[in-house]
Amino acid sequence: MARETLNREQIVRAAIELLDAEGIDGLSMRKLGQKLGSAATAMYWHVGNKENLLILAADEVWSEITLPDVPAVGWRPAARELMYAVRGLCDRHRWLVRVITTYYAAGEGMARFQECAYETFDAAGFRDADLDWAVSTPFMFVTGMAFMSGSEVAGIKERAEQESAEQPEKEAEAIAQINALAAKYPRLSASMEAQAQRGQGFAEQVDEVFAFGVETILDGLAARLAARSDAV
Amino acid sequence: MARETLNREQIVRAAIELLDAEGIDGLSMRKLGQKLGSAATAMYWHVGNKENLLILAADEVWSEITLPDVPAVGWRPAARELMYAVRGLCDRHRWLVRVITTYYAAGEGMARFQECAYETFDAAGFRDADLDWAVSTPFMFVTGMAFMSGSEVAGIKERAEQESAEQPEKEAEAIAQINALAAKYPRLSASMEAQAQRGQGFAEQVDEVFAFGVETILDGLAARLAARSDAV
DNA sequence: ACCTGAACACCGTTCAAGT
DNA sequence: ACCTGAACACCGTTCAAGT
Repeated sequence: MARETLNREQIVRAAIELLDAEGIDGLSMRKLGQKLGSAATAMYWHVGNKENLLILAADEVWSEITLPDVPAVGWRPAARELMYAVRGLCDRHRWLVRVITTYYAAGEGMARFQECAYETFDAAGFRDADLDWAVSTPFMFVTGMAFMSGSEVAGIKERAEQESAEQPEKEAEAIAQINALAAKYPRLSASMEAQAQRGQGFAEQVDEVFAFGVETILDGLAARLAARSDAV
Repeated sequence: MARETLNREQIVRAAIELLDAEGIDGLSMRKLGQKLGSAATAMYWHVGNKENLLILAADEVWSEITLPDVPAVGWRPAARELMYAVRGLCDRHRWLVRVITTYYAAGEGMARFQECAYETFDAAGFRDADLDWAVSTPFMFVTGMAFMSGSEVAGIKERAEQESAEQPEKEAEAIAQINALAAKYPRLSASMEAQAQRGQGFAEQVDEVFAFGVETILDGLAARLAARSDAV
C-alpha cells in the first residue's frame, strides 16, 4: 500500500470504487483518505474539493463505453447501441447520473461519447440545430430512465405495507386507505393490479419501458427525417 | 406567528418555501425549526425524518398541475399539455426531480397526475403493458430534461475560462487545451461554435430541445399506434 | 400529545505547521 | 511540492426530560 505520493488519478479511481460500492452518500473525504492511507485533507491539494472530485470521477467512467462503428452499422443501430451503452454505464455506476445532472460535468470522456452521438445523427441526416436536438432527445430519455431505476421505491402502497407490518393493528386502516385510493384512481390501480398479475418486478418493468422508449424515440426521429425530406 | 401547535401541513408548506428559495441543500431541520419558531427536533414528532418530509413536500406540489380535459382536447394535445405542465412544475420547484428520483415518492398528488396520463394514452389507443410504457416514456424524457436544465453548467470550456480568469498567466494554456479538444472532437466543437454564433444561451437551447423532444416522442407514439392498427 | 436541549456521530473545508 | 492535525461551522437524529 505504501506509495511514494498520492496523485489525482489514484484518488479518482479510489473515489469511483467507493462510489460504486457505497453510493453517493458513501463517499466522504474522510473515508477516501482512510482508503488511501492519508489524511482526508490531503485530497484537497490534488483535486481541489469534493465537487471537482465528483466531476472528475463522472468523466472518467465515460471512457468505459465502447463506441459503435457508425458507417458500418448505420444510424439506427448505432443510436440504439449508444442508448443501451449509456444505460449500462448508469447501471454500473448508480451515482453517475446524479453527478452529471448536478454539475453538468463535461470533460474528455463525455466529449468522446458525444462526438460519436453527433456522428450518428449526422449520418441519419440531421443538420445544424436539428442535429443538436436529435442528439439530446434520446440522451434526456436515458437520463430520466437511469434516475428512476436507481431510485428506491417508496410509493404509498409500500409505505402502507411497511406501516402495517410494523404495527399489525393498523393493517385494516392501511388496506382501507389503498382501496379508497384505488376507487379514486381507477386506471392507475387497474394498471398496478395488472402488473402484479403479470408477476413482474420493478426491474423487469423498467427494462421494458426502456426498450419501448428507445424504439419510440427512434421512430419519432425517423418520422421527423421523413417529414423533412418530403418538404424538400 | 404564535401558533397553538405545529402540524404536518404547516411544516410541509414551510419546507417547500425553503426548498424553493434555497434549493435542496438549503433545507435543514435546524433552519426549518427556526423558520417555524420551534426547536429543530420538534419536526421529528410530526414528519418522522427528513426523507419523509421531502417525500411529503414532493407529493404536495403535484397538485399544482392543472389537468387537461382529455376527451375535449384529444390525446395528443393532452399529452403535450401534461409534458409542459410537468416541465413547468419542475422549473418552479427545482428540487422536485431530485427528490422523486431519489425516493420515488408517490402519493396522492402524483397519483392524480398519473391517472390523467393513463386516461390520455388510453384515449390514444394504448392498452395493457403498452399503456404503461406509453405513459412512462414521455415522463422519463421530461425528467431527464428537468435535471439537465436544473444543473449548473460546468463543462471543460467553462472551467478553462474560469481558470484563466483567475490566473491570467494560464490563459494561453487554457486556449491551447480547448483547441486540442476541438481538433480531436470536430463535430462537437462545430456544434458548440454554431450555437455560439446563433447567440443562444443555455436556457433557450434547453427550451428548444424540449420542444423538439416532445414532438419527436409524440410522433414516435403515433407511429407505434399506426403500426399496431396495421397489424390488426 | 407535543416540545425542548443536550448530546452523538458524522460532514466539507481552511489553514498554519511541518517535511 | 506535498501532507498532517487541529479547528470551524455545519449536518441528521436520538432521547431523556419537561409541560
